[in-house]
Formats: sequence, structure tokens, C-alpha cells
Amino acid sequence: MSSDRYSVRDIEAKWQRIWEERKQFRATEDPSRPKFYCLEMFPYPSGRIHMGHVRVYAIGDLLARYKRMRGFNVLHPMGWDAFGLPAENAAIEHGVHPAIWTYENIDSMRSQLQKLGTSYDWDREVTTCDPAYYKWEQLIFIKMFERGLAYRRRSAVNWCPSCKTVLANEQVEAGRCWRCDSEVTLREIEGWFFKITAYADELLAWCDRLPGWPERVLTMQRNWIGRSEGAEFDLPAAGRPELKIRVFTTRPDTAFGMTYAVIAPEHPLVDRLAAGEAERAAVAAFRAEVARQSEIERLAVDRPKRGLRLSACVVNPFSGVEIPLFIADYVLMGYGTGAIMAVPGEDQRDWDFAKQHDLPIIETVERPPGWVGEAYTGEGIKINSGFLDGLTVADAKRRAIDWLVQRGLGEAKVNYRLRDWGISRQRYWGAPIPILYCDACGMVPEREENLPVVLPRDVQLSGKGGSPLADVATFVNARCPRCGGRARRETDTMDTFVESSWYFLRYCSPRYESGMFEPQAADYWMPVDQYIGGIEHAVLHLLYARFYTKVLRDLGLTKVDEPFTALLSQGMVIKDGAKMSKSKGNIVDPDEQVRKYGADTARLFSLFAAPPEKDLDWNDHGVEGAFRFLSRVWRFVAGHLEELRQVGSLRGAPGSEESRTFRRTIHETVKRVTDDIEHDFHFNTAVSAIMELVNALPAFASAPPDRVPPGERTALLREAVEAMLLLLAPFCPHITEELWARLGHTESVFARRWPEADPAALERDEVTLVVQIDGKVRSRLTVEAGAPEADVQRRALADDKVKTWLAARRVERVVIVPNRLVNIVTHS
RNA sequence: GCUGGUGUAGCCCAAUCGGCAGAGGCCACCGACUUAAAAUCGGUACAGUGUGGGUUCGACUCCCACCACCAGCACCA
Repeated sequence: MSSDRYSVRDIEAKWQRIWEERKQFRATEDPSRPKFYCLEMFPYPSGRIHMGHVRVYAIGDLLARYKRMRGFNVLHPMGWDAFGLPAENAAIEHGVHPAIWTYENIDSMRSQLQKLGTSYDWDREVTTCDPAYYKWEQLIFIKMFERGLAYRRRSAVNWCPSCKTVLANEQVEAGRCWRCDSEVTLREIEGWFFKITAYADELLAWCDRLPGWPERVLTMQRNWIGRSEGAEFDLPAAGRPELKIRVFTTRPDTAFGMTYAVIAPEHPLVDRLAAGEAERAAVAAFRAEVARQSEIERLAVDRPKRGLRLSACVVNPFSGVEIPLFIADYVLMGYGTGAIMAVPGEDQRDWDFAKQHDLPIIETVERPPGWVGEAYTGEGIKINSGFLDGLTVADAKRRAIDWLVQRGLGEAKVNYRLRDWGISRQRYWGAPIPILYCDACGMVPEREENLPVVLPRDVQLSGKGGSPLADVATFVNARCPRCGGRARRETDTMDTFVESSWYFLRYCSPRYESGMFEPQAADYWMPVDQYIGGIEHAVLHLLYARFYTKVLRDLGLTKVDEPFTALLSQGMVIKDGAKMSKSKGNIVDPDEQVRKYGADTARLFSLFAAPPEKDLDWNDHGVEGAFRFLSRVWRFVAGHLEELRQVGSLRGAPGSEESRTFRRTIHETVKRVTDDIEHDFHFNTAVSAIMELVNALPAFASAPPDRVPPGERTALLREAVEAMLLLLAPFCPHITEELWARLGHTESVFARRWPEADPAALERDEVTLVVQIDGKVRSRLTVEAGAPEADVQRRALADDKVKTWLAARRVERVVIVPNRLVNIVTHS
């Protein structure tokens, strides 16, 4: 290796090897030290890392290395979200087994991550498709099944025709599959659900207790959970009081304005309400029409609401008035009770529908003077509402509920938009659901000692839909764990989001064999202190993981209420203003970047080009700039090694003016970099501060001896270079390790403590004040720091330039901001 | 439509409590070095902060009303 050239490839390979040999980043529990659990979302092993991975892992690695230097015992693990559809599709297309495909991908991605210089404790690597991993998930499934938190039901579910499997609500985006973008259809299917709705209130409440999370993620979760308070009550069918339609409303105060009612087309009562052949046929036709609409069409705004009036009527219990009853597509079976009271006066949807069907509209809230519009949803005084007249909306809501409760007609009710998490997948490459169906005993969970239920290796994958496991006789045909009789195994596998709901716990004790994780280890490491990942999981993975953690807590397995104390949602990596994609041809290959410039440069640019939460526009010129900067660092340090190796220490404060200023620059840089990392993760400004320090080095190094005594120069240069390398180390670990070693250090730069700014060095004797006249800068004034205001004012007014400007004006007042500025306000 | 975010130089981005609009990088231009080029070094230029009001001695920053872009949600009763 040439001694003075920045040989990126040699240096990076050398230090990666040394870190690996030393097992430098292995984490062990140590109650005597403060811990820091730093975690980035683990990747799906697709085969190649992309620039988004480079960004998130550069951020995570920076924090892990920084926290180690701050004295924390850092856990920084990595693993693989290894179950999923791409593996299965690869098998169908190329005939390679999903397991082989997956493990080969893991090997190449691990090597890619290592080449980035990441400081993971690879001894803790976790792979979710390993039976030793999903075994524990199956055990928890059984415990959830026993507590009713995992249940099976037949229902209309989201079906992706391309992935040929069910999707949870969270996995449908604007009517399309989150993974493949196909249009989702509804299908009536039997499947397994996790009762996440049982935790809706807690999940919502804790949104207010996660100050380390970005507000936008919390907002998205709150909206997703969608809590709404209101009332539920019965509308009896006219003439058939035994037939009651339950409705939910957030506006019980408007009940006197109910002029019709609507139930969802799929509502089970429809069949009993429809009378006669003709009406039954009309209902069937209407249902068919609604079912034909795709999810996309149903979501379209301004689509006319379709409805069919039934012959049956219902009675408004508040007024006793008989009102018409409709089935309509704007009422959804899946929310509330699947039926509503319609109040066109105060609800825009009902107003639209009423206008279309020529139904009466009653106003029950007094409109403000001059108000124009259709339905009125604002505050006001109740009118046309019997015993509620004269009350405010809020009071009337309470009074209406009391009234319902007293008569036994209804009650206060809270509803959620959140639905239970559908976890059944009709695919092969996932964790088997540990349930059996016995002719005699019915649904029976597998016995604990028989876990894991291992996914069979030999399977025919056709991609035609339906679980491939159903065709594997040796898997399906089993003995009933209860009676020993013949039983069939469940052939659905679990949603892969189940594995990622607890992997952070497994990292605490990845080889533990007596349970999901070792309690002491989890108690020590959990919760994750800093979690880092993409915003795309704001309501998917992040909500599931919170839910699953709470379930584990209630099973007595962990003490934490929430898995992630702080969350950093990094922005996307884009190119030329657009998301990278094959079709746009704007994909940047991380390998190529590392080969061309090195991992340090790729990391530095990722951290420097934008603050982490914003999108990052990958720019080739910018990358070259980052490389140039590192070359400059190299050239300076390598070029001054002889001087820097001299052990000269500075006694007392530096004597010369230049030295004092330079030393202040060093310590200001330390302070700025530390503050930027610590407070807002503003790595971009931290880098710019380091760049400033580096830019200041050559001038000081070549200061003439009469301005800076040589001994002082050597000592301060050494102080500056060491501080600079320490500050830069978490960003660019390879080059800093190499230069650190060349300075004569035998220990790793990461064994060093993070530098601290010396307050004495930060002090200034003099400050330059800006002198403004009526808010405009007119002059400058150098005064000693902390000079009394009276002196400052006198000197400002005595300034020549100021005098000129003030010639024909009268001074009205003088505003002084200590150590900053003087503003002379004049009379106009 | 609702919610959240972002608008600062040709581009990516800074600016602490309301106090000099500029830290850093890119690009451009000029100069030095060179036979020349690359690399390197030095230097220069460029915006009044999306728009319109308001508060203030002073506004990128606070308030009001708009505009644009991005993201999430969207018949949720």
C-alpha cells in the first residue's frame, strides 16, 4: 500500500477485516453501563441492496458508532425479513427453491452491507424463515388463539389477484396492492385474524406518549385507528317491532332530523326485510351491481350514490315518525353496525342522497346568519328537535344518549376505523399456522412440544392460487393433538408482517432456545432507543409491531409497553427529482458507487446532501464533491504526518491571536457537530462544520513563525486533526481509522471518547456588533464581550458612518441586543 | 374534500429566543500551477426568502388570507 495515496479500496478492505477479526462491535449485556439499542428496519433479502438501504444503514451506523464513542453499550444488530412472495415467484419463474434463492440473496446482501463498513454485531444475525425463529411465533399464535386474540372467520377480504393472496387493510393503498400495485378485489373467504381492535384504545392513547416519534407518523396512526364517539340504538321496522336495525351515529343530537335510514347491501337483515319475489330479485340485482364495482371505482370521489328503496319502513324512536328504508352503496358493512340513520340536514352524504331520491330535509341546528350551503355540520342551537330544542350540539348529544339509555333503546358507543388484522396468506413461503382440524375435536392448536410446525421442503409451486401446502399430503395429514385421531393441518401461512413484529426482541438473545427471547436480555436491551426506517411503514409494520409488543406484554413476556422509544423516518432517495425505478432508467447502483468512490464517500454524501427526514436527490457531482473532500482530508493529514507525529503538548492557553482563534474554531466545531447530531439528527450541517474545520487547516499550518510560534502550531494542528478525525469517524469510519493509526495510535479511533468542547476555548474577548439605523445595517463596531449597554450606545452614536447617516435625523430610541447588534431608531 | 409537510442563489441545502439572509457542497466564471490537459490550489459571481396583508425598533422566523408542490387518508355515519 502506497503510504501517501488515498487508496480507498485497500483501506476499506483492511479495516473491515480488522473490525471483523477483533469482533469489535459484538455487544454483551453489561448492567454497569448505559445501553443504547440502535436499530434500522431489517431488509427483505431481494438480492441486491439499493440506495435507500445505503441511506438508512448509513444513518444507523453513524448513530451506533457515535453512541459507542459517547460511552454507551450499543446493541446494533442486523437480520433478514426472509419470508415473502418474491422468493416464491422466483421459484415459479426460474425453478429455484425459495429457500435456496433466499439464502443466496442473504449471503450477497450481507457482503454488500459489510462493504459499506457497517458496525453490526453479526453474531446476532436473525433470519425469519429459520424454523428456530418462527417456532416462537407459532407458540405465540397458540397463546393468542387460546385468549381469543387470534380467531378464524369467514368474511369479505381484500384479494390481490396478482399475488393470489389476501391483504390486510393496511396493505391496500388507494385500492391497490402495496407490493405489486394490482387492483384489489373483495373476496368472501375463510381466514385468520389478529384482534388488533382490542388494543385500539391503547394504541391510540400511546400516540400521545411517544415524544421521540415524528408527528406525521403519529398523525397517520391516529387517523388509521380513527376513533369516533357516538351512540348506537335500534330502529324498529314499522309493523314488525321484533325486527330491529341497529345504527351507529356520531350525531345523536340530530336524530329528530332523520328522514330515512340506510343499511348496507350485504347486511344480514336485508333478506328478512325484503318482501316478495319482485323485491328479492331487485335486491339481488342491486347487490350484484355493487359487487361488480372494483375497489377503485368505489373510492372515486363525486360518484353518485346508488340506492334501492325497500318496501319496509322503520320508525324513528325519537319522533315516532315512520320513515323510508334504503339499501345503498355508500353505507359499508364493515364499519359501525352496517346501518345508519340519515340526517340530510346535517350530513353532506345524506344530503346528496336525499336530493337524488327526493327525500325531505329537516334542519335541526340553527344556521348562523348569512350561512349558505347544503348540509350544515357546525355548532349551533338545536331546533325542530323536541326535547333537545334550545340546547347546544354538545349538550344535545349527551341528552339524547341519556334519553336512549333511560328507555333501554341504545347506549353511548365508541367506534374505530381500525379493523382486525387479517394474517392468513394462501401462499407457501411463510410461517405455517399451527392449527389442526379434527373431525371429532374441531379446531385444535398444535401441542407446544411439537413446535415448530416446519414448512415442508418439497412442494409444487404453480402460482395458480390456493395454498400450495394443501397438495402436500405428508404435511396436511396429521394426528389430532387432542384425541390422536385423523386431522388436517391448516394450510394458510402467516402474513410476513408477523415476523417483523418481534424481531427486535429476538436480537436481544438470538440463539436462546428456551423461549422467544431471554427475559433478562430483553429487560436489559429493550426498548429500542432509536429506530430508523422508511416512512412507508408508518401504519403497517410500525402499528403491527406496537400491537404485538403489547400482546407479548400481556402474556407476561416483556415489560415494555412500546417497542420503539424514538423513531427516525428517513426520506426516499431519488434521482433527477423522481423515485428511482427501472422504467425511468434512473437507478443508481450502490456497488458501483462503492467501487468508484468507496463506502466512506457514499456514506458521507448520503448524510450530507439532505437532512435525514427529507428526500435525498442523488447527484453525481455531489458525490464527487464528497470524494474530493475526503481526498483533501487525506492529503492534509498524510502530508503533515511528520509534524503531527511529534508529541508536542500545549501548556496553558495559546499565546498568539491566530492560535487563539484557531483553537476556538476547533472547539466550536466540536460543539456544533455534537449539537447537530444530538438534537435534530442534522448530519448535513454537522458535515459542513467539519468541512469548515478542514478548510481552515492549511492556512494555520502555513502561518509564519512570527505570527504563530512553531511549537504552538504543532500542538494545535495535532489537536485540530485529532478532533476532526474523531468527529468524522462515525460518518466515514475507514479513512479515519487509517489516518488515526498513521498518527501513531495503536487503538481504534472508536475506542476513543467523543471529544468535548473546552468552554475556555470558546470564550471570546471581543465581539463585532452590527449597527443598524432603522433596521438597516449601516456600520459595524468591535467591542469587548459583555460591554455595558451605555458604553455600546455611546460608541455606536460616535461612529463616523453612523454620524453621517444620522445627520438630518433625530434619534428616537436605541435598541441593544447584547453581543449582537445596536439598532438606532430615528424619527421620520 | 380532510390532515400533515415543504417553498431561501442556476441546483442540493444553512440561518439558536424575532437580531448582519449564507455555513457547506454542486454548477458557472476568473486566476495560479502545467508545453497542454486532468488533478490540485486561490478567487469571483449569483437570491432578499412562493404571493398579499398585519404585528414589531427589527420578520426566512410570529399572526391572517391565499398560491404551488409533496405525502397520507378519503362515502368511516
